[in-house]
Order: sequence, then structure tokens, then C-alpha cells
Amino acid sequence: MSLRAVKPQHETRTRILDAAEELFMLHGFEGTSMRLLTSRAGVNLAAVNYHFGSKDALIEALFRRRLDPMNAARIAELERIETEAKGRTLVPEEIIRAFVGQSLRLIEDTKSGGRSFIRLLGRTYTEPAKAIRALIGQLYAPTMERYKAALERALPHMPREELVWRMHFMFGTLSYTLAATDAVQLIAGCKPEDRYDARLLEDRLTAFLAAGLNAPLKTSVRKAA
Amino acid sequence: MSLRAVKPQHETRTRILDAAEELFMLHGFEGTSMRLLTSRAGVNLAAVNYHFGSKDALIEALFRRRLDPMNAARIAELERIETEAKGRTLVPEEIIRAFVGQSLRLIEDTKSGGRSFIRLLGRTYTEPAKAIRALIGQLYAPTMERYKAALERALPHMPREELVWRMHFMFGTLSYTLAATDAVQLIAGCKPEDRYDARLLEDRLTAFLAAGLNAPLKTSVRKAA
DNA sequence: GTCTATATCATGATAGAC
DNA sequence: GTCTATCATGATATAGAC
Repeated sequence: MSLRAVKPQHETRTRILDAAEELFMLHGFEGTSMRLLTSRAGVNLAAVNYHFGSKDALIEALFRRRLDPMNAARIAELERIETEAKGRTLVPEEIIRAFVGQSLRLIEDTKSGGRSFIRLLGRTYTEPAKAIRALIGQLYAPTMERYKAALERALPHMPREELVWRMHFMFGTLSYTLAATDAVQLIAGCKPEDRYDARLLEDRLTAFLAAGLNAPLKTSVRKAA
Repeated sequence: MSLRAVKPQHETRTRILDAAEELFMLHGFEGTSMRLLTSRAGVNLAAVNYHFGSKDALIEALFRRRLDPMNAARIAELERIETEAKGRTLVPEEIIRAFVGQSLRLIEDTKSGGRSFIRLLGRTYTEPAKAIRALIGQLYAPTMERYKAALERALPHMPREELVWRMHFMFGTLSYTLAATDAVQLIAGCKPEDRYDARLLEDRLTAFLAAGLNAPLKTSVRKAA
């Protein structure tokens, strides 16, 4: 009873953000109405506009709340393994693991809603609304630059254009894996409790991506143009 | 002038489907209103309900129009290379190329709207609306079963669970690549006209996926549970 | 088959009392 | 900060003339 009785300062904001993560993941942005959102959050209909200004501003706040620390953690992790290597050149697999690990570990976080967000995030990379894609791209840009530079050092002989494509593929695999965690059942039966073991998934995904990134370079394109 | 004057039997249906592909890709399903859709198609507001029954039925018709022949082509292509091999076991790369090739070749088809559809399709694998995901899964099921069986023959020593995961990763990479064709610019500058060369993309993607699928199996999970 | 006109409802946002 | 009541808009769907 004391659980609901006390209301800390910004609890309303937090309740709205938490409910939004879950509902946007389930029904999409356009498919989630303010009425459903506020009633799920247990707050008044007008609260979203009071606290955030508009639905769009709520979406932006939602992404910033999670992405800013996640990307900071990704950069910190990369710097950590770089200093730990003491001058040795990193292998691509180490870099990939640093990148994907930060997303995947949130999957295990069901308590604070991290999993909802991470699934929403995967879904949103292909979001049609231009404003949302632009926001995501902007929040990601520094991290992507940092990792691209690291991979260029790890793969000095790979043509830059090929590396960009392979990073694109890797990003896609991660996004889809995060978003479509229930689609595995389409391919074959898995015990649901296994599907979210982040450590196991991290190993599987890292092995797959590292092999793809290191795929042999064709000496030439299949047929000269 | 004769171009618009004559109206073949089912031209209205086709005009609606073509406009829907483009608009759903740009704004999503919920973000595309019937008013925008019918005015873009140059037909009356009531035409969608007359010809399809409802917006949802239109979406279903849209997917069936493209997916049924595409998946039939995928199965036919697999059977073609299997008979052509005359008993030799196919390598995974041949199977992968057969699968991704059918999607990618539609990218070059700007004339009849194939590219719009293929981008829409990639976006829709992570669509939150359960009914749409269920429809897609149902339309894909026979193809996936067929390719899974082919890959099991090509990789007899791979544990079935690992293969399912790697197929999941491959499917994700393809989906994202199809959906987010403009996201490459986030990573680095590419000349836009290069980005849609389907043959080049097919080579790049197939090399990446084949390497990932063939990634060495860890002798054990990183740490025993 | 195609159109106009409209019914019915849900949406995001706001005004103003408390 | 929170509430109720409401506005203006735009949604899907349909009825009925042509």
C-alpha cells in the first residue's frame, strides 16, 4: 500500500516513459493513443502534454533516456579494451563483442523495462517517420564513428567501402535480432526461456558477425561491368 | 492522352495497390490514411472499401500479390540448382544466393513498384501489428521449411539449434538491408546510385552471410552454466 | 462500378477550475 | 501539478444517387 501512496518528485514522468516503452513496442507510435498510454501509466490524459509538451517530444525523451547512457557505455567499453590491450591491435571480434554486448545485456533487464526498450529500438531503425530516424541517427553518430575507426585499425587491408557495407549488415543483424525476438519460432521451435539468455546470444551473434566481417574478399566482382 | 483515357477492367485495384505500396513504405500502415491513399491513386475515397472491403484486407491483398510469386520463385530456384547439381551436395553459399537473389532483384524494379514493396517488406518483419506478422509468417512458412531442409543437408554436422539461430541472423540481415537502404549514409558517404546495384549487393551480402553461417563452432559455451 | 455526402468515432491538444 | 470538459481535426466506413 505504501508502494503507491508515496509519489516521488518526477514519478509521473517515469511512469509515462515506462508505459510508453511497452506500448510503443506492442503497437507502434501511431498505433498507441494518448488515452491508452495515460490510462496504462495511471496518470491523467493531460499529463503527457504537461510534462513533455507533445507526443513527439515524449518519443524523443524516451530515446534519449536510454540511448545516451547506452552509447556512452559502448564508447567507454571500447576505450577500456583498447587501453587494456596496451598497444596490441584489437581483433574484430573483440570490437564487435563490445558493441553488441551493451544492447544484449539490456534484454535481461525485464524489471526496469530495458527489454521493452531494446525491442522498440530494434524496430525503430526501420521506422518510416523521418523525424524519428533522424533523431536516432544523430544520437548514434558519435558511437558509429568511434567504432568505424576502431574497425579500420583492426582491418587495415579492407577497402573502406566494403567495411561500411559490412558494418551495415552487422547493424542490421543486431537490430533485427533485438526486434524480432519472437520470430525465431517461425523458423523452428525453441524453448522460450532459452531465447533471452543474453550471454549465449552474445556468443552466437558475435561468432556470426565476426565471421561475416572477416569474409574473404572476392578478387573481383563476379562479372566485370 | 490515351494513356489515361482507357481504363482496363481492374485498373482501379492495381492503382490502389501501387499507391499503397509507396505510401505504406513512406509513412507506415497507421500513418497512411485512406484519403491520402485514394487521392494519390487517383480514385475515389470509397473505392478501397468497395474493392477490398477494408484497409486491413487491402494490406493482405498487397502482400499476397508480391509474396506468393516471390516465394514460388525462391522454391523454384532452389529446385533448379538442386537438379542441376545432379546429386552433388550444394554448398551453403549456393543456397543463400538463391534465397537473397529473389528479393534483391526486385530492388532494380523501380518501374512497377517492386522496390517500394521490397522496402516495405523489410520494414514489416518487425511490424508490431500481430495480424500482419502472422500473415507474413504464414505466407513464408513453406519457403522457410524448404530452405531449412536444404541447409541441413548442406551442413550435416551443425547442431539444429545453432542452424536455426544462424538462419534467424541471416533473415535479419536481409530484412534490414532491404528496409534501411538509406541508412548506409549514416555510416559513411556512398554515392546513392551505387547503393542499388542488385548484383553487387547480392555478391556482398552472400559473401557476408555465407561466412557467418559457416562460422566455426565454439567447442563449448564460453563458461559452463 | 463510381461518385457525393455523411455517419460515427477516436485522436492530439488545450482551457480553466481546483 | 492534477483534473474535467471540450475543441478541432481527421479517421474508417457506409448509404444511396447516378
